Amino acid sequence: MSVRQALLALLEQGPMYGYQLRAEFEQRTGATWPLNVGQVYTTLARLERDGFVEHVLGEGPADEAGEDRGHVRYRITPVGRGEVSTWFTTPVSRTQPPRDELAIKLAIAVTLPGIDVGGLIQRQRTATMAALQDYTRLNRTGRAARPDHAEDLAWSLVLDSLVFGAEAEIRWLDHTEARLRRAAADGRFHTPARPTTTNTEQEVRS
Amino acid sequence: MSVRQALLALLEQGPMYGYQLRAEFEQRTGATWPLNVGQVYTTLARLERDGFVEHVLGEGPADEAGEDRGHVRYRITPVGRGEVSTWFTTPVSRTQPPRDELAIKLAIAVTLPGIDVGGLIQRQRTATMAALQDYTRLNRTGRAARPDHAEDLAWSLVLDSLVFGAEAEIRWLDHTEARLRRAAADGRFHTPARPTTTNTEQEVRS
DNA sequence: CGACACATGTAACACGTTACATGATTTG
DNA sequence: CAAATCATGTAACGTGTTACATGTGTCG
Repeated sequence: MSVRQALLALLEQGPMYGYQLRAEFEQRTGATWPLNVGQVYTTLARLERDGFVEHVLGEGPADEAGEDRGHVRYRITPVGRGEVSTWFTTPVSRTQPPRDELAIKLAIAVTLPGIDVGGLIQRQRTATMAALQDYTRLNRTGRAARPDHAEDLAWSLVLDSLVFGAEAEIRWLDHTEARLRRAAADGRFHTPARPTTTNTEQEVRS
Repeated sequence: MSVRQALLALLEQGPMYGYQLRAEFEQRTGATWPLNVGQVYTTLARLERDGFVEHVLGEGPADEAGEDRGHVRYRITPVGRGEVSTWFTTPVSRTQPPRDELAIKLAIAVTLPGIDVGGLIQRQRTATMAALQDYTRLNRTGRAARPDHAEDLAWSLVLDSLVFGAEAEIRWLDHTEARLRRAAADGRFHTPARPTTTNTEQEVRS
Protein backbone atom coordinates (compact mmCIF):
# COMPACT_ATOMS: atom_id res chain seq x y z
CA MET A 1 0.00 0.00 0.00
CA SER A 2 2.98 2.32 0.31
CA VAL A 3 3.27 3.30 -3.32
CA ARG A 4 -0.43 3.74 -3.71
CA GLN A 5 -0.74 6.10 -0.74
CA ALA A 6 2.41 7.95 -1.64
CA LEU A 7 1.32 8.73 -5.19
CA LEU A 8 -2.08 9.81 -3.95
CA ALA A 9 -0.51 12.10 -1.38
CA LEU A 10 1.77 13.62 -3.98
CA LEU A 11 -1.26 14.60 -6.02
CA GLU A 12 -2.19 17.01 -3.24
CA GLN A 13 0.42 19.28 -4.76
CA GLY A 14 -1.78 19.56 -7.81
CA PRO A 15 -2.70 17.52 -10.86
CA MET A 16 0.23 15.66 -12.35
CA TYR A 17 0.91 13.13 -15.07
CA GLY A 18 2.66 9.81 -14.81
CA TYR A 19 6.29 10.70 -15.37
CA GLN A 20 5.98 13.70 -13.09
CA LEU A 21 4.69 11.50 -10.30
CA ARG A 22 7.56 9.11 -10.62
CA ALA A 23 10.03 11.98 -10.60
CA GLU A 24 8.45 13.50 -7.51
CA PHE A 25 8.48 10.16 -5.74
CA GLU A 26 12.10 9.42 -6.55
CA GLN A 27 13.23 12.93 -5.63
CA ARG A 28 12.03 12.23 -2.12
CA THR A 29 12.97 8.61 -1.68
CA GLY A 30 16.12 8.52 -3.78
CA ALA A 31 17.61 5.61 -5.58
CA THR A 32 16.76 3.19 -2.79
CA TRP A 33 13.26 2.43 -3.89
CA PRO A 34 13.14 2.93 -7.65
CA LEU A 35 9.69 3.07 -9.12
CA ASN A 36 8.89 1.50 -12.45
CA VAL A 37 6.91 3.89 -14.61
CA GLY A 38 4.47 1.21 -15.49
CA GLN A 39 3.57 0.83 -11.85
CA VAL A 40 2.63 4.49 -11.71
CA TYR A 41 0.03 3.94 -14.38
CA THR A 42 -1.38 0.74 -12.96
CA THR A 43 -1.61 2.40 -9.57
CA LEU A 44 -3.27 5.47 -11.04
CA ALA A 45 -5.80 3.28 -12.79
CA ARG A 46 -6.62 1.54 -9.51
CA LEU A 47 -6.84 4.85 -7.68
CA GLU A 48 -9.26 6.08 -10.30
CA ARG A 49 -11.26 2.87 -10.07
CA ASP A 50 -11.65 3.54 -6.35
CA GLY A 51 -12.69 7.15 -6.87
CA PHE A 52 -9.60 8.74 -5.33
CA VAL A 53 -8.38 10.44 -8.50
CA GLU A 54 -9.77 11.44 -11.87
CA HIS A 55 -7.91 12.06 -15.07
CA VAL A 56 -8.13 15.30 -17.01
CA LEU A 57 -7.22 15.32 -20.66
CA GLY A 58 -5.17 18.13 -22.14
CA GLU A 59 -6.60 21.49 -21.21
CA GLY A 60 -9.55 23.62 -22.17
CA PRO A 61 -8.23 27.10 -22.91
CA ALA A 62 -5.18 25.66 -24.65
CA ASP A 63 -3.23 28.79 -23.83
CA GLU A 64 -3.16 28.85 -20.05
CA ALA A 65 -1.39 25.59 -19.56
CA GLY A 66 1.88 25.81 -21.44
CA GLU A 67 3.47 23.12 -19.35
CA ASP A 68 1.52 19.99 -20.00
CA ARG A 69 0.33 20.03 -23.56
CA GLY A 70 -1.37 16.78 -24.36
CA HIS A 71 -0.37 15.20 -21.09
CA VAL A 72 -2.89 13.16 -19.17
CA ARG A 73 -2.98 14.68 -15.75
CA TYR A 74 -4.54 13.07 -12.72
CA ARG A 75 -6.32 15.13 -10.12
CA ILE A 76 -7.15 14.06 -6.59
CA THR A 77 -10.83 14.00 -5.61
CA PRO A 78 -12.35 15.06 -2.28
CA VAL A 79 -12.62 11.40 -1.36
CA GLY A 80 -8.95 11.03 -2.14
CA ARG A 81 -8.17 14.01 0.08
CA GLY A 82 -9.92 12.29 2.95
CA GLU A 83 -7.88 9.17 2.32
CA VAL A 84 -4.65 11.13 2.41
CA SER A 85 -5.74 12.90 5.56
CA THR A 86 -6.36 9.66 7.41
CA TRP A 87 -3.09 8.28 6.09
CA PHE A 88 -1.17 11.14 7.65
CA THR A 89 -3.24 11.05 10.81
CA THR A 90 -3.14 7.33 11.50
CA PRO A 91 0.20 6.03 12.72
CA VAL A 92 1.79 3.08 10.98
CA SER A 93 0.67 0.01 12.87
CA ARG A 94 3.49 -1.57 14.80
CA THR A 95 1.02 -4.08 16.19
CA GLN A 96 1.25 -6.07 13.00
CA PRO A 97 4.50 -5.07 11.39
CA PRO A 98 5.43 -6.34 7.95
CA ARG A 99 7.14 -9.69 7.96
CA ASP A 100 10.87 -9.41 8.44
CA GLU A 101 12.53 -11.91 6.17
CA LEU A 102 15.78 -11.93 8.12
CA ALA A 103 14.04 -12.58 11.43
CA ILE A 104 12.01 -15.39 9.92
CA LYS A 105 15.05 -16.89 8.30
CA LEU A 106 17.03 -16.93 11.51
CA ALA A 107 14.11 -18.13 13.57
CA ILE A 108 13.77 -21.15 11.34
CA ALA A 109 17.50 -21.64 11.00
CA VAL A 110 17.98 -22.13 14.75
CA THR A 111 15.33 -24.84 14.80
CA LEU A 112 16.64 -26.89 11.90
CA PRO A 113 19.53 -29.30 12.28
CA GLY A 114 22.63 -28.88 10.19
CA ILE A 115 22.30 -25.16 9.53
CA ASP A 116 25.45 -23.10 9.97
CA VAL A 117 23.80 -20.30 11.90
CA GLY A 118 27.10 -18.69 12.75
CA GLY A 119 28.04 -18.40 9.13
CA LEU A 120 24.61 -17.09 8.28
CA ILE A 121 24.92 -14.32 10.83
CA GLN A 122 28.41 -13.49 9.72
CA ARG A 123 27.47 -13.22 6.06
CA GLN A 124 24.44 -11.14 6.88
CA ARG A 125 26.43 -8.77 9.04
CA THR A 126 28.96 -8.27 6.29
CA ALA A 127 26.24 -7.51 3.78
CA THR A 128 24.43 -5.14 6.11
CA MET A 129 27.61 -3.29 7.02
CA ALA A 130 28.40 -2.85 3.35
CA ALA A 131 24.96 -1.36 2.80
CA LEU A 132 25.48 0.85 5.83
CA GLN A 133 28.68 2.22 4.37
CA ASP A 134 26.90 2.95 1.12
CA TYR A 135 24.23 4.88 3.00
CA THR A 136 26.78 6.84 4.95
CA ARG A 137 28.71 7.76 1.84
CA LEU A 138 25.53 8.80 0.07
CA ASN A 139 24.52 10.93 3.01
CA ARG A 140 27.92 12.60 3.05
CA THR A 141 28.36 13.28 -0.64
CA GLY A 142 24.96 13.36 -2.34
CA ARG A 143 22.39 16.10 -2.59
CA ALA A 144 21.13 14.88 0.74
CA ALA A 145 24.34 16.08 2.36
CA ARG A 146 23.27 19.67 2.86
CA PRO A 147 19.62 19.89 1.91
CA ASP A 148 18.45 23.22 0.59
CA HIS A 149 15.17 22.03 -0.81
CA ALA A 150 12.51 20.15 1.10
CA GLU A 151 12.89 17.24 -1.33
CA ASP A 152 16.54 16.88 -0.40
CA LEU A 153 15.66 16.96 3.26
CA ALA A 154 13.15 14.18 2.65
CA TRP A 155 15.75 12.08 0.87
CA SER A 156 18.16 12.70 3.70
CA LEU A 157 15.58 11.57 6.23
CA VAL A 158 14.97 8.39 4.29
CA LEU A 159 18.70 7.75 4.30
CA ASP A 160 18.77 8.28 8.05
CA SER A 161 15.97 5.79 8.38
CA LEU A 162 17.93 3.21 6.43
CA VAL A 163 21.01 3.88 8.53
CA PHE A 164 19.10 3.48 11.78
CA GLY A 165 17.51 0.30 10.50
CA ALA A 166 20.81 -1.19 9.38
CA GLU A 167 22.46 -0.33 12.67
CA ALA A 168 19.63 -1.96 14.58
CA GLU A 169 19.97 -5.03 12.42
CA ILE A 170 23.67 -5.30 13.14
CA ARG A 171 23.06 -4.88 16.84
CA TRP A 172 20.43 -7.59 16.68
CA LEU A 173 22.80 -9.91 14.86
CA ASP A 174 25.47 -9.39 17.53
CA HIS A 175 22.93 -9.87 20.26
CA THR A 176 21.66 -13.06 18.63
CA GLU A 177 25.15 -14.40 18.17
CA ALA A 178 25.87 -13.87 21.85
CA ARG A 179 22.64 -15.55 22.89
CA LEU A 180 23.37 -18.54 20.71
CA ARG A 181 26.87 -18.84 22.12
CA ARG A 182 25.53 -18.76 25.64
CA ALA A 183 22.90 -21.36 24.82
CA ALA A 184 25.53 -23.59 23.26
CA ALA A 185 27.79 -23.15 26.29
CA ASP A 186 24.91 -24.18 28.50
CA GLY A 187 24.57 -27.29 26.44
CA ARG A 188 21.05 -26.50 25.45
CA PHE A 189 19.50 -27.19 22.07
CA HIS A 190 22.07 -29.77 21.18
CA THR A 191 19.54 -32.41 20.36
CA PRO A 192 18.24 -31.82 16.87
CA ALA A 193 14.55 -31.18 17.14
CA ARG A 194 12.88 -33.86 15.10
CA PRO A 195 9.44 -32.94 13.74
CA THR A 196 7.63 -32.24 16.90
CA THR A 197 4.02 -33.18 16.96
CA THR A 198 2.48 -29.70 16.82
CA ASN A 199 -0.12 -29.42 19.50
CA THR A 200 -1.45 -32.89 20.12
CA GLU A 201 1.19 -35.10 21.61
CA GLN A 202 4.78 -34.81 22.54
CA GLU A 203 6.90 -37.57 21.20
CA VAL A 204 10.55 -37.85 21.95
CA ARG A 205 12.70 -39.86 19.65
CA SER A 206 16.37 -40.42 19.79
CA MET B 1 8.63 -14.41 -0.56
CA SER B 2 9.05 -14.84 3.17
CA VAL B 3 6.19 -17.22 3.79
CA ARG B 4 6.98 -19.27 0.77
CA GLN B 5 10.61 -19.80 1.71
CA ALA B 6 9.78 -20.37 5.35
CA LEU B 7 7.28 -23.13 4.67
CA LEU B 8 9.67 -24.77 2.25
CA ALA B 9 12.46 -24.66 4.81
CA LEU B 10 10.20 -26.14 7.48
CA LEU B 11 9.59 -29.13 5.23
CA GLU B 12 13.26 -30.04 5.66
CA GLN B 13 12.17 -31.45 8.99
CA GLY B 14 10.18 -34.04 7.13
CA PRO B 15 6.89 -34.33 5.25
CA MET B 16 4.08 -32.37 6.85
CA TYR B 17 0.51 -31.45 6.13
CA GLY B 18 -1.08 -28.04 6.05
CA TYR B 19 -2.14 -27.49 9.63
CA GLN B 20 1.15 -28.83 10.90
CA LEU B 21 3.03 -26.35 8.80
CA ARG B 22 1.07 -23.46 10.13
CA ALA B 23 1.60 -24.62 13.68
CA GLU B 24 5.34 -24.98 13.15
CA PHE B 25 5.54 -21.54 11.60
CA GLU B 26 3.61 -19.87 14.38
CA GLN B 27 5.55 -21.66 17.09
CA ARG B 28 8.65 -19.96 15.80
CA THR B 29 7.33 -16.53 14.89
CA GLY B 30 4.65 -16.18 17.53
CA ALA B 31 1.50 -14.18 17.37
CA THR B 32 3.16 -11.32 15.55
CA TRP B 33 2.77 -12.71 12.10
CA PRO B 34 -0.28 -14.94 12.10
CA LEU B 35 -0.63 -17.18 9.11
CA ASN B 36 -3.98 -17.90 7.54
CA VAL B 37 -4.41 -21.61 6.89
CA GLY B 38 -5.63 -20.96 3.42
CA GLN B 39 -2.36 -19.31 2.57
CA VAL B 40 -0.52 -22.46 3.53
CA TYR B 41 -2.41 -24.41 0.92
CA THR B 42 -2.10 -21.81 -1.82
CA THR B 43 1.60 -21.55 -1.09
CA LEU B 44 2.00 -25.33 -1.11
CA ALA B 45 0.22 -25.54 -4.45
CA ARG B 46 2.60 -22.96 -5.90
CA LEU B 47 5.61 -24.73 -4.43
CA GLU B 48 4.43 -27.93 -6.02
CA ARG B 49 3.84 -26.17 -9.32
CA ASP B 50 7.47 -25.06 -9.22
CA GLY B 51 8.76 -28.52 -8.37
CA PHE B 52 9.97 -27.72 -4.88
CA VAL B 53 7.56 -30.07 -3.09
CA GLU B 54 5.38 -33.05 -3.92
CA HIS B 55 2.35 -34.28 -2.07
CA VAL B 56 2.04 -37.80 -0.76
CA LEU B 57 -1.39 -39.21 -0.05
CA GLY B 58 -2.05 -41.27 3.05
CA GLU B 59 0.68 -43.84 3.50
CA GLY B 60 1.82 -47.06 1.86
CA PRO B 61 2.35 -49.58 4.65
CA ALA B 62 -0.64 -48.24 6.57
CA ASP B 63 0.94 -49.37 9.80
CA GLU B 64 4.16 -47.38 10.05
CA ALA B 65 2.57 -43.98 9.98
CA GLY B 66 0.10 -43.86 12.80
CA GLU B 67 0.30 -40.12 13.00
CA ASP B 68 -1.14 -38.87 9.79
CA ARG B 69 -3.89 -41.14 8.64
CA GLY B 70 -5.58 -39.71 5.62
CA HIS B 71 -3.59 -36.49 5.83
CA VAL B 72 -2.10 -35.02 2.70
CA ARG B 73 1.54 -34.59 3.48
CA TYR B 74 3.95 -32.55 1.42
CA ARG B 75 7.52 -33.62 0.94
CA ILE B 76 10.38 -31.42 -0.19
CA THR B 77 12.17 -32.42 -3.39
CA PRO B 78 15.92 -32.27 -4.11
CA VAL B 79 15.29 -29.11 -6.10
CA GLY B 80 13.51 -27.68 -3.10
CA ARG B 81 16.46 -28.58 -0.91
CA GLY B 82 18.72 -26.60 -3.19
CA GLU B 83 16.38 -23.65 -2.94
CA VAL B 84 16.44 -23.79 0.84
CA SER B 85 20.20 -24.07 0.84
CA THR B 86 20.65 -20.95 -1.25
CA TRP B 87 18.10 -19.16 0.92
CA PHE B 88 20.14 -19.83 4.02
CA THR B 89 23.40 -19.07 2.25
CA THR B 90 22.46 -15.82 0.57
CA PRO B 91 22.16 -12.84 2.90
CA VAL B 92 19.02 -10.75 2.80
CA SER B 93 19.71 -7.92 0.39
CA ARG B 94 20.02 -4.60 2.15
CA THR B 95 20.84 -3.00 -1.19
CA GLN B 96 17.18 -2.91 -2.03
CA PRO B 97 15.34 -3.12 1.26
CA PRO B 98 11.56 -3.43 1.36
CA ARG B 99 9.75 -0.13 1.25
CA ASP B 100 9.35 1.42 4.67
CA GLU B 101 5.91 2.94 4.85
CA LEU B 102 6.77 5.23 7.73
CA ALA B 103 9.85 6.62 6.00
CA ILE B 104 7.89 7.22 2.82
CA LYS B 105 5.07 8.85 4.72
CA LEU B 106 7.36 11.24 6.53
CA ALA B 107 9.42 11.96 3.45
CA ILE B 108 6.32 13.09 1.65
CA ALA B 109 4.87 14.85 4.66
CA VAL B 110 7.82 17.22 4.95
CA THR B 111 7.44 18.27 1.33
CA LEU B 112 3.72 18.99 1.40
CA PRO B 113 2.34 22.22 2.82
CA GLY B 114 -0.12 22.15 5.65
CA ILE B 115 0.89 18.82 7.13
CA ASP B 116 1.33 18.74 10.88
CA VAL B 117 4.58 16.82 10.85
CA GLY B 118 5.15 17.35 14.54
CA GLY B 119 1.87 15.75 15.39
CA LEU B 120 2.53 12.92 13.00
CA ILE B 121 5.83 12.16 14.67
CA GLN B 122 4.31 12.42 18.09
CA ARG B 123 1.46 10.05 17.30
CA GLN B 124 3.80 7.58 15.67
CA ARG B 125 6.16 7.63 18.61
CA THR B 126 3.30 6.94 20.99
CA ALA B 127 2.12 4.01 18.90
CA THR B 128 5.59 2.57 18.53
CA MET B 129 6.34 2.89 22.22
CA ALA B 130 3.11 1.10 23.03
CA ALA B 131 4.11 -1.74 20.73
CA LEU B 132 7.53 -1.76 22.33
CA GLN B 133 6.01 -2.21 25.75
CA ASP B 134 3.93 -5.08 24.45
CA TYR B 135 7.03 -6.76 23.11
CA THR B 136 8.89 -6.28 26.35
CA ARG B 137 6.06 -7.70 28.39
CA LEU B 138 5.75 -10.68 26.05
CA ASN B 139 9.45 -11.31 26.29
CA ARG B 140 9.30 -11.17 30.08
CA THR B 141 6.25 -13.30 30.68
CA GLY B 142 5.67 -15.61 27.70
CA ARG B 143 7.22 -18.89 26.77
CA ALA B 144 9.98 -16.87 25.17
CA ALA B 145 11.08 -15.73 28.61
CA ARG B 146 13.37 -18.67 29.35
CA PRO B 147 13.45 -20.84 26.26
CA ASP B 148 13.94 -24.50 26.81
CA HIS B 149 13.01 -25.61 23.31
CA ALA B 150 14.59 -24.34 20.15
CA GLU B 151 11.18 -23.10 19.00
CA ASP B 152 10.92 -20.87 22.05
CA LEU B 153 14.38 -19.53 21.42
CA ALA B 154 13.35 -18.71 17.87
CA TRP B 155 10.28 -16.86 19.08
CA SER B 156 12.39 -14.98 21.57
CA LEU B 157 14.81 -13.96 18.85
CA VAL B 158 11.95 -12.68 16.73
CA LEU B 159 10.75 -10.65 19.68
CA ASP B 160 14.23 -9.21 20.10
CA SER B 161 14.22 -8.28 16.45
CA LEU B 162 10.96 -6.42 16.88
CA VAL B 163 12.30 -4.65 19.94
CA PHE B 164 15.46 -3.56 18.19
CA GLY B 165 13.43 -2.36 15.22
CA ALA B 166 11.00 -0.40 17.34
CA GLU B 167 13.81 1.20 19.31
CA ALA B 168 15.53 2.22 16.11
CA GLU B 169 12.30 3.69 14.85
CA ILE B 170 11.87 5.78 17.99
CA ARG B 171 15.44 6.99 17.76
CA TRP B 172 14.87 7.92 14.16
CA LEU B 173 11.71 9.81 15.06
CA ASP B 174 13.59 11.80 17.72
CA HIS B 175 16.42 12.45 15.34
CA THR B 176 14.02 13.60 12.66
CA GLU B 177 12.18 15.86 15.04
CA ALA B 178 15.42 17.50 16.03
CA ARG B 179 16.46 18.01 12.43
CA LEU B 180 13.14 19.56 11.57
CA ARG B 181 13.35 21.90 14.53
CA ARG B 182 16.81 23.01 13.50
CA ALA B 183 15.66 23.53 9.95
CA ALA B 184 12.69 25.54 11.15
CA ALA B 185 14.92 27.59 13.44
CA ASP B 186 17.15 28.31 10.49
CA GLY B 187 14.11 29.53 8.65
CA ARG B 188 14.51 27.00 5.92
CA PHE B 189 11.66 25.33 4.06
CA HIS B 190 8.15 25.99 5.16
CA THR B 191 7.62 25.85 8.87
CA PRO B 192 6.57 22.32 9.62
CA ALA B 193 4.98 22.31 13.03
CA ARG B 194 3.41 25.62 13.75
CA PRO B 195 0.80 27.00 11.40
CA THR B 196 1.87 30.48 12.52
CA THR B 197 3.63 31.07 9.26
CA THR B 198 4.19 34.74 9.03
CA ASN B 199 7.52 34.46 7.35
CA THR B 200 7.93 35.99 3.94
CA GLU B 201 11.14 35.33 2.12
CA GLN B 202 13.62 32.99 3.67
CA GLU B 203 17.29 33.14 3.00
CA VAL B 204 19.15 29.89 2.99
CA ARG B 205 21.99 30.00 5.38
CA SER B 206 24.22 27.13 6.24
C1' DC C 1 -26.90 -33.87 19.50
C1' DG C 2 -24.76 -29.61 18.62
C1' DA C 3 -20.82 -26.75 18.74
C1' DC C 4 -16.30 -26.40 17.74
C1' DA C 5 -11.78 -27.30 16.17
C1' DC C 6 -9.31 -29.89 12.63
C1' DA C 7 -8.29 -30.44 7.78
C1' DT C 8 -8.21 -29.52 2.75
C1' DG C 9 -8.89 -26.94 -0.56
C1' DT C 10 -10.83 -23.19 -4.19
C1' DA C 11 -12.06 -18.67 -5.90
C1' DA C 12 -11.33 -14.13 -5.95
C1' DC C 13 -8.97 -10.12 -5.19
C1' DA C 14 -5.19 -6.86 -3.43
C1' DC C 15 -0.88 -4.59 -4.56
C1' DG C 16 3.67 -4.87 -6.68
C1' DT C 17 6.36 -5.65 -10.67
C1' DT C 18 8.04 -6.31 -15.17
C1' DA C 19 7.91 -6.79 -20.22
C1' DC C 20 6.11 -5.12 -24.05
C1' DA C 21 3.73 -1.98 -27.61
C1' DT C 22 3.25 2.51 -29.32
C1' DG C 23 3.92 7.11 -30.38
C1' DA C 24 5.97 11.97 -29.66
C1' DT C 25 9.84 14.71 -28.78
C1' DT C 26 14.47 15.80 -28.22
C1' DT C 27 19.27 15.62 -29.33
C1' DG C 28 23.85 14.26 -31.11
C1' DC D 1 18.64 10.83 -39.63
C1' DA D 2 19.26 7.77 -35.71
C1' DA D 3 19.20 7.08 -31.00
C1' DA D 4 17.62 8.20 -26.77
C1' DT D 5 14.35 9.89 -23.76
C1' DC D 6 9.69 11.14 -22.65
C1' DA D 7 5.04 9.57 -22.21
C1' DT D 8 1.00 6.47 -21.86
C1' DG D 9 -0.61 2.61 -21.29
C1' DT D 10 -1.73 -2.90 -21.37
C1' DA D 11 -1.00 -7.75 -20.36
C1' DA D 12 0.65 -10.97 -17.54
C1' DC D 13 2.39 -12.85 -13.54
C1' DG D 14 4.05 -12.97 -8.53
C1' DT D 15 3.04 -13.37 -3.59
C1' DG D 16 -0.10 -12.35 0.08
C1' DT D 17 -4.66 -12.57 1.89
C1' DT D 18 -9.29 -13.54 2.87
C1' DA D 19 -13.90 -15.66 2.37
C1' DC D 20 -16.11 -19.53 1.46
C1' DA D 21 -17.37 -24.65 0.78
C1' DT D 22 -16.90 -29.07 2.52
C1' DG D 23 -16.12 -32.82 5.31
C1' DT D 24 -14.31 -35.25 9.66
C1' DG D 25 -13.49 -35.82 14.33
C1' DT D 26 -14.17 -34.67 19.16
C1' DC D 27 -16.19 -33.26 23.37
C1' DG D 28 -19.51 -31.36 26.66
